[in-house]
Amino acid sequence: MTTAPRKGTRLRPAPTLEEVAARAGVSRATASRVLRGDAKVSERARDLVLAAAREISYVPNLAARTLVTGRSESVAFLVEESEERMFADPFFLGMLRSAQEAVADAGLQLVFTVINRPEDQERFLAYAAGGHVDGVLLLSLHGRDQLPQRLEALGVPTVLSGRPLSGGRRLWYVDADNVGGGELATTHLLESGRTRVATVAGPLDMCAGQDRLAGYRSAVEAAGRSYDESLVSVGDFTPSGGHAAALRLLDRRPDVDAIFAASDLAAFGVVRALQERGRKVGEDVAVIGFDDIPEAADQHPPLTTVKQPIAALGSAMTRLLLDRIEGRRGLTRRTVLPVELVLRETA
Amino acid sequence: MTTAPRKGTRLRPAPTLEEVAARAGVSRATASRVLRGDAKVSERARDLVLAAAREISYVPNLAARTLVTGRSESVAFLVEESEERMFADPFFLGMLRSAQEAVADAGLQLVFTVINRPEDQERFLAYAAGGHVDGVLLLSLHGRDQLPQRLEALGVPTVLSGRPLSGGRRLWYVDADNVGGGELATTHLLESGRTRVATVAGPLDMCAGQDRLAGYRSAVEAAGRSYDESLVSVGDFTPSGGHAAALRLLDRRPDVDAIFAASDLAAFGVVRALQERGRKVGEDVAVIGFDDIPEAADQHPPLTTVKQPIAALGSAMTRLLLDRIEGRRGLTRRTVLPVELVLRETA
DNA sequence: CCCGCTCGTGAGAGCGCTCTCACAACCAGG
DNA sequence: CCTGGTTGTGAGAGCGCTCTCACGAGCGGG
Repeated sequence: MTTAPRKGTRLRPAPTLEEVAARAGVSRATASRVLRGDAKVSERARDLVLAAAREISYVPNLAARTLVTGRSESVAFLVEESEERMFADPFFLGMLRSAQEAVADAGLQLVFTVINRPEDQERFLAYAAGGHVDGVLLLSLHGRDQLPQRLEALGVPTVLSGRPLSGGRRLWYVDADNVGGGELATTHLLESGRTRVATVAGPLDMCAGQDRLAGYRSAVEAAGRSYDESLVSVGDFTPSGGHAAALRLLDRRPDVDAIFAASDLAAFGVVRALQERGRKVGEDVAVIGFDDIPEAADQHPPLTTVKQPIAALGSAMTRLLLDRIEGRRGLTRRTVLPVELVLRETA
Repeated sequence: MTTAPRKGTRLRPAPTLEEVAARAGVSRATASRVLRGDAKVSERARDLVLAAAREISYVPNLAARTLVTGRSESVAFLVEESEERMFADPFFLGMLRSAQEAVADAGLQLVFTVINRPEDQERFLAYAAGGHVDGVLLLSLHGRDQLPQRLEALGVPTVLSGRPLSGGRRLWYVDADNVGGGELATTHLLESGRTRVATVAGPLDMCAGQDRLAGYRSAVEAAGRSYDESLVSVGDFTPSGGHAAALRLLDRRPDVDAIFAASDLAAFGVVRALQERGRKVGEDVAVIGFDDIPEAADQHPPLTTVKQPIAALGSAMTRLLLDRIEGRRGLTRRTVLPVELVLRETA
């Protein structure tokens, strides 16, 4: 008869559209029309097909559908970071959450992937270009990584979180106003009377790191001061990176009275370093973070920070991607969402 | 000529195996053999096909492959909770993390889905049974939900996290030793001289809630005492649920000197309630949680808790699922992993 | 009464791959 | 020289669906 079942523990092969059609006494085409909700079918045919499908627990084979329509009804959420970072940083989790919600609302599925090693990247490329997803949401692009370009070249629509460092002309992205946020924080520190305002910058192979530093510089210069490199300590977005960078800064410039940290997580490290060195945070030294992750409000003292609209970023990226997949016209390649200063007790 | 391209912004239709074969001067079958890594091919054919594939940036169409092999090379990670809970509870995040790692190690992809509403469940069922995933990892099953049974009936191998309340005979699951953990915690409280040991139980529509309570009861009775319902306050696994349950308990039994909370998150709420009522946690009232999420160690005072092997649970479920998908024989339906007591300062 | 509609339907041609099967080419053993 | 086994290859039949196209039925207008 037929070959042995290969799928799971299923005893009989899955019912097909053919069987539904036969049982309903109509053609495969009509059965397909009913099941897809196509308009042109008679009441009678509809009822017959629906009843037949129910009786034999028919579920359409998605691979067959995908093969002919070219659509898989799912998108990938890809993070180019270590698992450690992905799950330790509330920013990524917030993005994952809002993307998952937006994708589910659109009736699609989310394929969640974390990429560390280069070979993972090749595998993902084959997977995405192979048509198992209709598009990709890409987070945390580093340096001049060409992944988005390669995806687009293979026909896979891709939307980035954060402005890419290279290839920016052709790529699509959604970003927060990182430069504006850096200015906001730095200006606030300057205007509240701080005179030796330093920054613990983020990684400079990422756009968010560069832009927040650019915002700092721009605010310093707008205040009529000169940009002083001894007040800039490059760290990353993690607590330990912020801690180490703050320590180096303190060694070099023990006179700092304010620090703008490029992320909240880094700010936590900065605060710890300050406390270890016996400085009163918010008094001796003001601190401002970036992101406004939930934990920021729970710190002692509560952290003043630049609020990024994380949920809005995630849903904006997702909507943009879905619109591209639908082939909608007149979309803008770049979306930049505003940020705002949230005053708490550290500045 | 051909129909308009529908996939993304791709200009020409994606290259097919046919084209690779033509370019290499071999048949489709041989090209397929090479690309799949099949043994029986000559060195020469291999080189020709590989070169041809590279030249035209060929990527196999996964839908076509899935259609014939019946395998999609991806599994679903399904959580039946609100997005809020999913992302607020480190237990779920830990499971997601370890599942994602284990799935990636096996060269597969993870489809991440959160289900709230009943209609989502139907949609997911159609998706999974439609063959877009080869199996399902299901977390947080409530009450007598028949989803796993329905998935299995449709031929989709499913592995649960936590023993199901019903249908246990036929379902596959991986669980922590919840009863043993409840006993461990309660016995420790009893043996350290506490005499009015209460519990803030988890939701009783979930097995973990029931089992941890059963462990509490068993330890109480093993100590020669009678199970006193006034010392049992049913909450849930969240801080607010634990807080409310603790408050009710304190109103009813102001004399309690120890509380076993069914989760760390609940324990955080219990500790807060205790502090609000002016009790010294760890002295007036001992508290033990369950899970050992990373935050437990950072509390003031650090929380004594029953450690669940979260990473091991996630990878064990994934391995079990993959083994089932492979059709491996002699697998055990139930795996129960041991827990251990982590002593800190609250008990 | 016939023409041109719309409307519902079925036949049939793919989508791009895998896999079975048959077969040619080659080798060694009798 | 023939047999019996490899070994590599190609032809061709699907996998289960969607979609185009043609066609018959029904209907109102000229």
